[in-house]
Amino acid sequence: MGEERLERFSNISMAVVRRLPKYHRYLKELMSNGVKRISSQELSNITGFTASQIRQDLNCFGGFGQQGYGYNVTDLYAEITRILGLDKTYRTVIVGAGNVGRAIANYTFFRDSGFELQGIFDVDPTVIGEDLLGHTILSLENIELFMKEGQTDIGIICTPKDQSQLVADKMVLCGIKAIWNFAPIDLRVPNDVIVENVHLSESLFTISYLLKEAEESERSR
Amino acid sequence: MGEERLERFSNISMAVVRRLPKYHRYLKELMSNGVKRISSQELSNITGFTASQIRQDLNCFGGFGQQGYGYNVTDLYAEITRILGLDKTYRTVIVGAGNVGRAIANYTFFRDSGFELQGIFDVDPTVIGEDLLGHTILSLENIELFMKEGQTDIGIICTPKDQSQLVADKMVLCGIKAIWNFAPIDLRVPNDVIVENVHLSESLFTISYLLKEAEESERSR
DNA sequence: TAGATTGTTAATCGATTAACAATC
DNA sequence: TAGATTGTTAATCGATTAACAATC
Repeated sequence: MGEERLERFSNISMAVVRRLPKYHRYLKELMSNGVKRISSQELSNITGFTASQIRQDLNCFGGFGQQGYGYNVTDLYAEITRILGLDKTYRTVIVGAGNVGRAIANYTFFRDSGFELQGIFDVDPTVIGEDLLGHTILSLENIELFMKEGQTDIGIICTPKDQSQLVADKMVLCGIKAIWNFAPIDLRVPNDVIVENVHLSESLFTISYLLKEAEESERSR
Repeated sequence: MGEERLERFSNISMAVVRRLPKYHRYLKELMSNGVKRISSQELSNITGFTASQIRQDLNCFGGFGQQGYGYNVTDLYAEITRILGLDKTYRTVIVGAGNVGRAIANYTFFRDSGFELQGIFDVDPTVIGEDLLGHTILSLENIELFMKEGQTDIGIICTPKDQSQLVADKMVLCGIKAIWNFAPIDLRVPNDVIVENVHLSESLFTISYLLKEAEESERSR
């Protein structure tokens, strides 16, 4: 998913970056369970990553632990929150007010993690004007005007495949910095625009492959 | 996401498997554009994978090409369809009739790719009994009875986080073969049950990280 | 046949794991 | 201090890329 391009900003590999949200999630859980300290070995038992890998990963960003003690859960959680940029607020727009768009707008992690929804757009006259979480669903025709005003960070594309590139182009013209793409297509955007894909069909087809494999190995036993 | 465990059935690495749906998608597009043959180099230009990698990937499953010619688009598409198991029908149930569950049920790739929806379940009395795509949304209490009859292949979990493990346990008891999990949690299931996660928060947090990185590198220039 | 392009082996690169000295 | 555990370097493993002989 264009990962190579995304590494341009630092020397941290995407393999490491994609583990950070998992650390964040497990540390949050530990914190809410009242756990004060944790060793890389204990964290390994929980996450399934090796203790060695966990120490390597964390040391990409700094020495957050203490020899003989381990890691302070609260402090480490705060560090990873900061590393992930979750102490900042990002402004977002959603294009496509179907089930996917509505699901994102309603997701608690989305609303609780500092992502501000500025507006929701669609092309369907029957949903334009409808209220969604205090936002009136707007016509896609108005998006340029809206975004020029709004200084949007993240554009979330929840449209059908055939409209997604057009929407991405509009967003790019309005100076979008990142696109979260749910359409089953690889968008063409300038190099400095971050694209993160959620390709559900690829995920489902992977299950299909593994099921077929499982069946075949079952049969050959 | 438990990838290591999933490789047990063959010697094909998950890195290769996760590229197969992309080949499938691009070949389908080429076919609908009337393209008859394609070389690994041309496919490289389209997909962004190297020609060498494409040849390596395809040769994991057989020699589908012809020296001096390249690959026949229609034949290669058929092969990858078969390798992905998309020539089979898989029976599915969805638990959680919120926006995510409805989005999956409505997705064209889901309905058009041989995934048969057997039933949709929820716990909310206000949606139980409602019709969705010809299915009456059923109470979660009935799932054991339903699935014992139904021989379900894939369980799709679209519930909130705190109910997802319970639902997974029920599915496992009913002999589910694979779980497509949209809840932000790592499910505990027996080794022979395939779990494919769609962790939207992790995807979004990755964007957050990359945006923060971009900002910092901007500032230091 | 000559040219093109695969299939496949070997080389390289990067990520993970192991080991252990540093140090709390 | 002694024991525990990190931070970090070195070794291993696996995936990607390069090269080229085979062959259509």
